[in-house]
Amino acid sequence: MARQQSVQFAKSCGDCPIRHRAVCANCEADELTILEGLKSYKTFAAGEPIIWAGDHMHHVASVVTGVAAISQTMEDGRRQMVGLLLPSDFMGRPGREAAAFDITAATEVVLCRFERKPFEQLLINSPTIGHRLLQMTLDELDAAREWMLLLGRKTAREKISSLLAIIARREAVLGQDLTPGPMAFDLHITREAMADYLGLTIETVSRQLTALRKDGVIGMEGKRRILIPDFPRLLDEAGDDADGGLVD
Amino acid sequence: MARQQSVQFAKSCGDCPIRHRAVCANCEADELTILEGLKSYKTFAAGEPIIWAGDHMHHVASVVTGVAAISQTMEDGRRQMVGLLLPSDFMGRPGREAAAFDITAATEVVLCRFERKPFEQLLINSPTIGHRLLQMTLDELDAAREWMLLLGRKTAREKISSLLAIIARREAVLGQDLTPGPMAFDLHITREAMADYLGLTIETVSRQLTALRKDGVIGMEGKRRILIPDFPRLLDEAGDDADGGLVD
DNA sequence: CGCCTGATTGACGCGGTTCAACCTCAGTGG
DNA sequence: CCACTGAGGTTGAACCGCGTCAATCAGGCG
Repeated sequence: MARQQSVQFAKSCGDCPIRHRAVCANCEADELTILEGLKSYKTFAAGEPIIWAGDHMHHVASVVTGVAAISQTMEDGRRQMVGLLLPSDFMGRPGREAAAFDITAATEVVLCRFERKPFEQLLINSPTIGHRLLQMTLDELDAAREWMLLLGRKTAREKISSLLAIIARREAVLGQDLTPGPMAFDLHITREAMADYLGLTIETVSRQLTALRKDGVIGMEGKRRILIPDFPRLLDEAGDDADGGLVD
Repeated sequence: MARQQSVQFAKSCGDCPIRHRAVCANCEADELTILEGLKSYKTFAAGEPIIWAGDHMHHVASVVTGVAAISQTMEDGRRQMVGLLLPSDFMGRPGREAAAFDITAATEVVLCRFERKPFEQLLINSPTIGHRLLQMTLDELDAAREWMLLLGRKTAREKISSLLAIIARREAVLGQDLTPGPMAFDLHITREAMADYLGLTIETVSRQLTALRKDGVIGMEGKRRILIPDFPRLLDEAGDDADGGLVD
């Protein structure tokens, strides 16, 4: 099984799979050398907590592989996922001691970590990294605001459709060869994670999935594999402007 | 009417009311001089659109006085506010041509605008501004994520309480002298704006406000002025951890 | 005065939560 | 080999919070 791969990454930044998209993307050789000295890799198993809200943060990090979930929990247990960290995404906040949110590994996750203090110093001295981090943060802010529309105004059916559309689009972009038939992908997250993400209960998620299946919007093979015979139809169900964005 | 006040601000940055909190907060005299040359003030009337999603952005800007709302609208008219811009908040996105969201003046708004291109250049040359902007963007991202919990998981009553708590805290910090009696402030936004912000209808906003009033959580003078006799009580109603955050 | 916009209040219905039973399937151990 | 177990998922029934529709009110303005 594809396990001990984490050690594979403990090499030079030049070989790094997220080299051109992470916070270090625009760094020159000299800056890269400094980062190289600061970094250390760490692997988390699926389901393992990476940090809790309020914890002291010794590191900031980039996600190298895997998916991590940022979430918040209320005292009575209500939980809301507020962000998804994919490979190349940055985790942690320069200038802040304590973590603001919980972060959990959704799949196995490999992090490229930097000690926070030296990294902050680097941020002051080297505008390259700061500039890249600003761009990434602005992108995340836009994504968060898109999600606010979904949480505040969309119906359960639209929420599910939106999520499926987003995943489908991402999978399609993610270097899959274009299968000639209908789009298809595996949901690698549980119903519970979907519910936490969408601000719904697992029962509603389940019901809406079967409803979409009965209406022919999606197909399902087993409980995890989703088929999408008509992507524009799905976008329509999601309540988004049918701009597509996949092909043009 | 209190119109032509905008000219009042066309002075040196040293006198600016948001001098120490805006994007220019940490600037030295030399940088300030450059900004001084780039800036121009513009006033928008309450209700007036500042920019539409998709519009070309010629400027970035700081809010000097007033409140502006960032929002998104679906085809069928459902609307969700995704951000509130108060004095000192920054508007616009360096490195992007088109606006991603609608921005509307909720009250009369005075902007301190900078042409985008020169500002971007300044951002590259002067790390001070970039660093400050990164801090502010990270703050906004945190706020957006807090808001996602509200939109996805909180009840109508909790939503209203949360909004009132946030406004109260913000007003209290905003240089008001600490009135000895109960906290009090004016809601400078309409019920509709509150509803758009909270993902509710105006009817529900209205009902929950009267409910909170009848339960003694808040007091009201007229339709706009809110009294808060017991702030921790309000925080409790908001479902937040009662950490306060106002005083320490 | 009439008109209009913003706000309040009531009656009603629906969508999504809650509570609960049941199903499916992979592990595990006898 | 099969019974047992527990986690993830589906389905049903009842409830209720909030949206919808509609009537009414308050205040500002021509």
